[in-house]
Formats: sequence, structure tokens, C-alpha cells
Amino acid sequence: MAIPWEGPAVGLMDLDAFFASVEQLDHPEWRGKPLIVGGSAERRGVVSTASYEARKYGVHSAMPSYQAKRLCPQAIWTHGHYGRYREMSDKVMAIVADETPRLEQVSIDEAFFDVTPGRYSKESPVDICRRIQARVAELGITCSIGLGVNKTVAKIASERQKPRGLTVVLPGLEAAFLAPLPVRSMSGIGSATGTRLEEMGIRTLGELARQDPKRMERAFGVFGPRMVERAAGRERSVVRAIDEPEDVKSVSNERTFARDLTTEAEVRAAIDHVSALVGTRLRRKELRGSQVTLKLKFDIHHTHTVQRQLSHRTDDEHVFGSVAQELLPQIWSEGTPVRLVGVGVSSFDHDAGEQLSLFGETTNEEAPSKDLRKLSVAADEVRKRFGAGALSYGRDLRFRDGTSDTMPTGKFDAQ
DNA sequence: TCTGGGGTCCTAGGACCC
DNA sequence: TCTGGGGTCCTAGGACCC
Repeated sequence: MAIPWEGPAVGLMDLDAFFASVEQLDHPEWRGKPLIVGGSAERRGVVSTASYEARKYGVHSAMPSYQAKRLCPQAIWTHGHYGRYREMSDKVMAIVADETPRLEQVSIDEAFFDVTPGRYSKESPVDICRRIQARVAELGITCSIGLGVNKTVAKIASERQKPRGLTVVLPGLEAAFLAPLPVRSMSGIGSATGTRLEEMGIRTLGELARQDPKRMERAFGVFGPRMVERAAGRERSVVRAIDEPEDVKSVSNERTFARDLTTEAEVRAAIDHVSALVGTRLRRKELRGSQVTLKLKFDIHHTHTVQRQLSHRTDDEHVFGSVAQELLPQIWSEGTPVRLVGVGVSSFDHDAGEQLSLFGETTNEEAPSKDLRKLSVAADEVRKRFGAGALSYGRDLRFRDGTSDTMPTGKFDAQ
């Protein structure tokens, strides 16, 4: 029976324990057993995804692996197969896109979609959600969906029932749905903001919704009044169409080392190594940026970054990597242990021309040497054919055995 | 032998210009 | 004769998300 629906309808689809579910699909012998996808306990790894069987032991995403191992020593452990997850994710997104052109992917396992009646189809939004769930299930994995009048409601609803849940908040009921929930259940409110709100005596979304926007603006800046609107269920969200992809703002890579780096040679080799990863990705994405960021983490709470704006855009690690090398002394002196090294490139300015500088590229001291860039492109080719580990530049070689596990981008539950 | 990696957005201070 | 105000860019860091 169709449920009548007035006004906007936004869904949030979340794949249940995605990485672990794909592993269990591909390895029938792992089904029904505690399974953890994540980095190894000995190398400062964390849990990326735990199967529902492992969650019973208290294991959850983002938990340090050593802790997970203690809670569930019998768990099957895998480092994950990112390419395979990507492939499954693409199949799922194609299903959703087949139902509505307004599909905004937020991560490998999550997407908002717009099923406002009359916009693309006259069908009930609830029926469309049920069909998406059934079609995804045919792939051998499952998803949970939240449905409401905007993104905030859809997102929170999707988390109410898992796995395989469909939580519908009918139009007009959003304020009542949100009111009793703790402020932390709304995305955008993390531990810092959550604590500050509590100190102000605001514990639930209902209490947040009743706040004076001016007062919240004084306390939280532009985010304050937005929080109030969202908590009241009044947010008006736009779901991007599938053919208007989001502009990428930055591309970066970082590595945490199993053991801290201490010598200059090690740190500089790490910068080269990480820069090469960034360069390959920039060229694959056809992006050139003019802002270079070097990031070092000394211990769990102390991270330093330095940036430099270049006069032109580049995608060549020989250029931005040597800039990162030049920046190193600004935040590091030999002897300080380094836990993590990161390099990023940003300021792409997609639609602007190549040239930022008033001066020609050839007159610029930072202009990439054509020969070096050719070398970078040739290296991409070798990596593509023989694998990412097939090639590295001179300095790289010295530290490669010290890297921690290369983990795919993770999926983490709140907390 | 205590917490990864890839991102986004916002803020705030300083430099600099008019 | 001694300090205004607005705007923009750059830089560093924090909070948050999955």
C-alpha cells in the first residue's frame, strides 16, 4: 500500500558493515564468524570494519587493532581488498542511479538520493527505497536506508535500524523524531562541539532547536544557527545530481610508520615516497595544484603543517616534492621522532587557466623541468603495469620496509 | 608494545593594499 | 603628527566525517 508523501523526500543509503560483508561474500568459509578488516595490531593499525559477529565482542570501527585483538582474539583478520570494494560500491551506486538521477555519493558505502514524488517518478518514496534494498541484496550484500524530508533526518534515520533497516520519518514528523535524540547523533556535532553544548545545558536536539540562533552564532560562528535549523528539522537540502560531480579540493597521502623516524635521511625519503603517491593520483585525476602542504605528526596529539603557495600549478612530484623538502626545516629538526609524514596538493582552480603567475612558466624558478615530468609519467606507467610497489625514486628505498600497512580508506561508524 | 588515511569546512591572525 | 577601516590573500590549526 502506497504511503502518501508531500514535499521533498531524501534518502540515505548505507551499506551494512560494507568491507566485512564483501569479504564474507567472497569467502564463504568466513560467513557467520567474527571478521575484522583493518591494519595489524603490531603496526599501529586500526579497525576499518568489523563484521556483526565481531561487533558482539565490542569491536568497532576506528578502534586500535591491538585493542580489538584483545577483545576478540579468535577473529579472522584481513587487510582488505580496496579494488574489490570499489567494484561492489560502483554496482550499488548504479542501482540507486537507475532509480533517481539525483544521487550524491558521500563515501564508498554511503549515498544520499532524492526521490521527491513527482520529480522523477510518481511512485511512493518508500516503495523506491524497498526496491533499492531488494536490488542491492541481489548482489549478496545488504544496506540500511533512512528516509525523510532532508539530509539530516535521512542520515539519522538510517542509523536507527541496522542491518537491513528501513526507517521512514514521514513529512511533518521530523521535529518530533529528532527532539529526544542526543545532540551527538547529528552529523557535524563531534566530541568537542558536543561537550561545549552540554556545558551550555543543551543535551538533546529538541533543546538545541529551541536555542536563540544569535546566541549560538556568538558561541559557534556560522555553524551555530545552522545547527539550530538542522536540529529543528527545517534544513532544506539539495542532493547533487549524478552528472555534476563534486570539485576535488585537495589530494594528499600520508603514512604512519611502525616505528618512529628519527634521522633526516629517513624523513626526507618518506617525503619523496609520499610525494610520488600524490603525484600519481594527481596525474590520474588530471589535477594540478599550486598549494603544497607538508604534514608531520610527532605523537598522537602533536601535528604540524606548513604550506607554500606556488606561482603556478603542478602535478609533478619532482616539483612539489622538492618544495615539501624545502619546508621541512620549518617544522622539524633532526632528532625529533616522526610518527607520520604527509604531503598534500591543493588549489586546483579547475576552470582557471594553467597560468597563475604574471610571468611566463619558463621564467619561473619553480617551473617543472619537462624531463623530470616525463620521468614521473613513465613511473606511473611502470606502477600501473607491475604494481604500486614496483618502483620508487632513489631516496625512497631506504625506508620502505618501515612503513605501516597500507590501508584503504576506511569506513567508520560514529564513535 | 596504547589510535589510520583521505578528505571538507571554518577560524583567526598577519601582511598588504587602498 | 601617530593610527581608521575594509578587503583580500596567505598560513596554521582545529573539528569533523567516513
